[in-house]
Amino acid sequence: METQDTTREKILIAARDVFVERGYDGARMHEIAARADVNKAMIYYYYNSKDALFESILKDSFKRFFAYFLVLKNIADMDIEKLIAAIIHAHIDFLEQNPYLPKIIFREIHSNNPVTSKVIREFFNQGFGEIVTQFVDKIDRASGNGNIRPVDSIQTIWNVVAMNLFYFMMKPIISVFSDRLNMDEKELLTRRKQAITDLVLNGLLPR
Amino acid sequence: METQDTTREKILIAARDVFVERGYDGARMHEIAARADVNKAMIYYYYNSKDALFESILKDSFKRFFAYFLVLKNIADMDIEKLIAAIIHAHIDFLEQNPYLPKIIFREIHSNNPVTSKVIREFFNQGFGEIVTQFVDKIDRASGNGNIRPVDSIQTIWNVVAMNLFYFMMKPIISVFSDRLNMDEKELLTRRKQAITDLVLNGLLPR
DNA sequence: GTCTATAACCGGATAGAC
DNA sequence: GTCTATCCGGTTATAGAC
Repeated sequence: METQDTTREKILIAARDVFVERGYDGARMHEIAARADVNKAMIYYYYNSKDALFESILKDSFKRFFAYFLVLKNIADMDIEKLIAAIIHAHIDFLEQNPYLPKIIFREIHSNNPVTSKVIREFFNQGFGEIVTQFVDKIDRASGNGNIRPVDSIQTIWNVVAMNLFYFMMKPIISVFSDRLNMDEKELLTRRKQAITDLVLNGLLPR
Repeated sequence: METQDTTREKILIAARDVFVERGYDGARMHEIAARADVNKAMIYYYYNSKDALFESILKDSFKRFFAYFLVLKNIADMDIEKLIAAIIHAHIDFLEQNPYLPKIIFREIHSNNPVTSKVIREFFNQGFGEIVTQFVDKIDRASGNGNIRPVDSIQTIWNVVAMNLFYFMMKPIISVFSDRLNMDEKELLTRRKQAITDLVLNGLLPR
């Protein structure tokens, strides 16, 4: 459960926040303890080291991410147009509720941090690679049928994912100038979903 | 000059690499010294502190980035279709030659690192904000003319930037599975540019 | 399970010789 | 400009009382 008040859970949630804000190397164990409102030694009692704590968080995050993709799998027999719209909406909704996930991954991804590499590899091998393959096939078939224009399926998937992630990656920059946007996040994300869906569907459908 | 062999330059280039790989907090002054093949004390001789060194790198990077946008400014009286294609190609070419820039920024962007915030703010105030405004106007006018479909101009710009950046952000993940792509980076980026241009132009042009 | 005290180490920074 | 030696503060981690 997300909001269980056990010491163990409090540490995990606090640690996630601190790792997002400071990165692995910038995160301080005493700051995690302070935010979780527990004694610093308790972190070592439940998790053995900073490394092990970080790995727990990564695994937990990927588990949520995977769960989200399973939802999409169930609707994979929709027609391609509805499927793409559903993917965009589900992905952005997920990110709205789990904004820490892309942040924490992109912070560590360039490090060759062995823990990060390991967890990503496992994630791909334990089902995610399979799901991506299904999407690729789906696009290739629609492309072959003439339901959509002929496109490079992998590039297309990258494009959708890129646009979905963008706001969550850029948020710190965007919020500096958010006064110029004058709308709240909910409104902005609604527009975002609409703009992406609009571009992709119009870009893919035969002329 | 990029490849000048002065001690000062060697430090800057080595530091850039180390900051990309390890982030600000993970970067070690002795590692920078080792890679630059200079004595550690020399870093403090030329740059006064880790903080000042980092700021130099950020400023240098943004200067290059700004120079790139000035090139685009000169072609802003092209028709919208050609302009968008030019932006995508120029941006990706720039990123191919300066892949460290988005990495270093996205590593620190969630930190509220005061140096990063300051440099970004200056960058926007010293001309970049102006250029973005010009693009927004350009899209709004084309949209009004009926040259392109009615779209949200800011969302559209975000979409293009998102797709351009994607490969360079995801590279560490993509390279883990690059055997499945079986093509080299040059070929891949050519396809990437083509796929993005294709999607955006088909997505924007009136049906 | 919780807390205090402290060990053991490491990294940024500087002093000062050459 | 370059190098060696070293200081000082802070960080992970543990020992051990309760």
